[in-house]
Amino acid sequence: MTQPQPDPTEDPRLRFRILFGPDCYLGPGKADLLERIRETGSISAAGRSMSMSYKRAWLLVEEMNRMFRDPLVESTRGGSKGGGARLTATGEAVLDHYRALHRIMTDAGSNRIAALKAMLADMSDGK
Amino acid sequence: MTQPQPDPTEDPRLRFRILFGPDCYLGPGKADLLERIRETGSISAAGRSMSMSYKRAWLLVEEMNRMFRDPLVESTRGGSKGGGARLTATGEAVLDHYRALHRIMTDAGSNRIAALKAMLADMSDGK
DNA sequence: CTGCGATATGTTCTTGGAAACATATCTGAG
DNA sequence: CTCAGATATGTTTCCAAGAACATATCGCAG
Repeated sequence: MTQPQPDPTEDPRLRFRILFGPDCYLGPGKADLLERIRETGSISAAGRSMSMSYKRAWLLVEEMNRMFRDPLVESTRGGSKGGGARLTATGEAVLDHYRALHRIMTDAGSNRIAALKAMLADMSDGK
Repeated sequence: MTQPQPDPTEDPRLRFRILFGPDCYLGPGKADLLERIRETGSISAAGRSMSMSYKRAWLLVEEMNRMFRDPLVESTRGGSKGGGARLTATGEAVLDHYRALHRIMTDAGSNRIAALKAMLADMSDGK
């Protein structure tokens, strides 16, 4: 099932952003944030884990919730643990699409990317 | 030969950057700059045409020339028209690879991108 | 009913990156 | 031999994005 997929931190790697319109885009920052919210169950913890201020994390969440028809993140205040946040089904779907796109695009472009890499200067020469 | 390719300014559009290593990446800014240098034959004119300062344009050119084994842009100083710049064969190849990647990736991801677009909020509702 | 821990939101402060400015240099033309 | 027009490179100025700070609110636990 899960075939060995290339380490996304390995070096020729791809970052992309989809621009749907003015002030309406989806990029690696938002995707990572979604992933960490899913993992941590908290906007603030997600932000901390990527050394992002709570303010900025909350701002991005608000932006995402406004740009899609249904919100991607649901949050609750108060309670025994103070509150929390989790991905909605839409949020899971968006994250999934983004991750899938990364795989698909990396794969489709691997030839060209390799060709570019082959043209790079050798980093290990005398400079 | 040239089949009708989608207008790259039309709305769900893609921007991407390839990270080869620290301080070693290729993105839309550098690609556009290369294209305009090819068109105008001048670094300063290319910069002006995309409202970029000459300093910045020159800096990007220097960065590109250093990161690849062979320079992408050749420039001459002095002469009847003051000087100029043009793409080397390597420069043409790099630009070509980048443009090709955009087409390939957009095509390969069209399904997922369309799916995401379908989930967007309707911009024309009462807000 | 008080305190805790998280969300929610506004205000102020800081800083890195780009713009703007300033020169120096090159070379063919006249 | 000077001028024009472009490259080449350093210095200063500016500004907006983000960090930092400050509160307000919520709701269960105890």
